[in-house]
Amino acid sequence: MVAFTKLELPPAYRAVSLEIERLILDGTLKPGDALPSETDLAGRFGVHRSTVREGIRQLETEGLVRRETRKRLVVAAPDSADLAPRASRALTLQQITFRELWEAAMVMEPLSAALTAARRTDAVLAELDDNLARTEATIVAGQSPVALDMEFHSLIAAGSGNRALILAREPIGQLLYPAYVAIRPHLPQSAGRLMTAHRAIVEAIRARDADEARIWMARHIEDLNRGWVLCGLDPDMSVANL
Amino acid sequence: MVAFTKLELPPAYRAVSLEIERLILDGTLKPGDALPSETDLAGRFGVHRSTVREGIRQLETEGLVRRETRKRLVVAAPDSADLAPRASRALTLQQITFRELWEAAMVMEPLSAALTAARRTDAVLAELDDNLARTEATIVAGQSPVALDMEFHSLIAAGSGNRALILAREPIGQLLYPAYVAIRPHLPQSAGRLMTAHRAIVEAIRARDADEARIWMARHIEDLNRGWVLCGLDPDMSVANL
DNA sequence: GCCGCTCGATTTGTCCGACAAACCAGCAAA
DNA sequence: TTTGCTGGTTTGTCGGACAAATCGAGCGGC
Repeated sequence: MVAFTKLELPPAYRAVSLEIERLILDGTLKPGDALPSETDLAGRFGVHRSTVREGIRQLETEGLVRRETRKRLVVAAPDSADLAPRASRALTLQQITFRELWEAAMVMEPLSAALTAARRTDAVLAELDDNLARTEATIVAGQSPVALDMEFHSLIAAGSGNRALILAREPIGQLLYPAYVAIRPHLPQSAGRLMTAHRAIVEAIRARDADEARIWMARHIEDLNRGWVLCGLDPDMSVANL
Repeated sequence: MVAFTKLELPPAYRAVSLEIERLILDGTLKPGDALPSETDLAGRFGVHRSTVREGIRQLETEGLVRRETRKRLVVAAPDSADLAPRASRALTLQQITFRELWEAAMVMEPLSAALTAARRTDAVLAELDDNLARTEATIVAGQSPVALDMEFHSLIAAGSGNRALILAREPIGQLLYPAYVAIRPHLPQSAGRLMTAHRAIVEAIRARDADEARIWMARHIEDLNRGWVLCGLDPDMSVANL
């Protein structure tokens, strides 16, 4: 009597989201296609509209379905803007430490910089120049450059054209660079060092010099660790409450 | 008249999920806590139960809430098992290429190996030895070692103790290693090379030799690229339909 | 006194139906 | 042709209902 174990059927709302997901994955529904109306779906699946709605809420959360207007839902391919915040939240809840983030950044950021240098377009370069100018203005005004620092690293990742890297790096950047707010007040010269590094990285990218870009980026990320330690902070401290 | 722009209020179900999410993020609800019943929540928020349910479906999808039994929902911290499949799906839908995955793996895997070698526990080592044995048996039996290869790399990532790295690497592994099925039939000797590399990596980890582990892992990942090219496959080909 | 069991209360999953507000398309008027 | 109105569609939300699963408490047996 071991053969017949209890069947584990998913709830109907889960079956709905799995089925629509399947249709998207196998290409029957393509990104950009409008989803049928809730009533229509309820009719086809033979379930009540509220059940369909629960399934749609799941797809919406997964980024497989996006709303164009307040009403119209269209199929979409989830991108890093959908996934990165969830990953950041997960790491925050797990009390991720500075060390973990830094170790990961220490390999991903130099790769980003090198790839971007090798493949850069003028558009990316223009965005980086613009970011440099705004960062400098912010520092001169005595304000925190954290948001612009995050943007700088995101721009470089985007420039790499490597979507796996973009996706993997984004949550780490979102959590690691805010750590700079803990450093800046104690190390006044750090803003200047940040600016120097950013400029050198952009110049290397402009010159399409991948090695130089990689080296400066590695130096820049190492500097973050040095600053952290110089401030007497513990690398194994969680960055959750910065 | 520029001051008064249209107010964008989220739908009630979104407000519910955002509010519960806030309570989790700020620590009012801690992982492990049971969620109040749907009726209870509906009463407190002043909305209908079906509205609460839509909000809960979103939290469930995000991994912030997990079901212990079929009924009881408890607060949870999302982990890589929640997020990695979504990331893989996103990359698949975006037609991620072999090259993108390989470039990212080329920096993450050697780091994983080095960290694991430096910090390994006997438990991790035992799991790796077990994986080696099963991989060898599978290869001898002429079967595909892809699942075990993926497990091998996941075990090493887990051994690093770096949760940022675990999270970032997992979706890449899930997509990259299945590419091996395209290589194996054309390169019969590849299974032996895989086995040799895995053994060397485990030996380096056993000896807590971080550099040796890093080097062998880098060689192993490079080998994957070599195999791909030797088979006449285009690095810029999507791995979506393997 | 402890264990296990039954029975009722609670909770989830699903359904039915309703209605207001937003949205869209088509038609009439300028 | 453009503008504006109108009616039908779709979403968001609500009220309520019920079966099945689960839980808890009290009760009886050992």
